[in-house]
Amino acid sequence: MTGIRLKRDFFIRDVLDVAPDLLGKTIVIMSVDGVPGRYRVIEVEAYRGSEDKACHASKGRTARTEVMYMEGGRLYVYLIYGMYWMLNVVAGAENDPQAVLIRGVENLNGPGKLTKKFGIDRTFYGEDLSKSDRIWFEESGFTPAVKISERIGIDYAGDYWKSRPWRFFV
DNA sequence: TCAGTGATTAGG
DNA sequence: CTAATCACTGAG
Repeated sequence: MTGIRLKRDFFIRDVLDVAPDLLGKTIVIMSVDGVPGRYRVIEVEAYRGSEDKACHASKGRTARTEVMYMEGGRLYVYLIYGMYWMLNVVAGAENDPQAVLIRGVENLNGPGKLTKKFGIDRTFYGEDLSKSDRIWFEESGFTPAVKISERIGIDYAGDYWKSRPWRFFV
């Protein structure tokens, strides 16, 4: 079941709109032998701008966060704990650093586990989702009920930012 | 509860 | 250059 690729405009909106809208969408990833894998997104988190203490861009513009300052529709990929690649989608307008962390897809929960399964690594940093031939998102025709909670794993960000209801899941 | 593992960042 | 930190995971 294939769908229409999400266009750049989908991602050039506030991350608090993009993140929940990604739930139920299909992520398509090419394997090394050219066979596309298709997975339904079921869990995401929003990281919103330089004021958000949990957002990597809160410490300012660095080499790592550079892609978040670009127009929405690209991937922000980074390594955490020396072992796990995190897959994020840049959202929002240029110079407004926002991103959506993909935390889970159907039958595969955990942001580190899905990137291992997908083969995501540093070479995906900055990948353009509107043009890439190895990863993109598609419409699915499925609109799930959205559940909401606080974000996970950001104790360092302080009570206010830790308590923002910016985790969205099915 | 806690160690693994290495890129990234701030600071000297 | 050093040292601290980390949007996680799996073992015990």
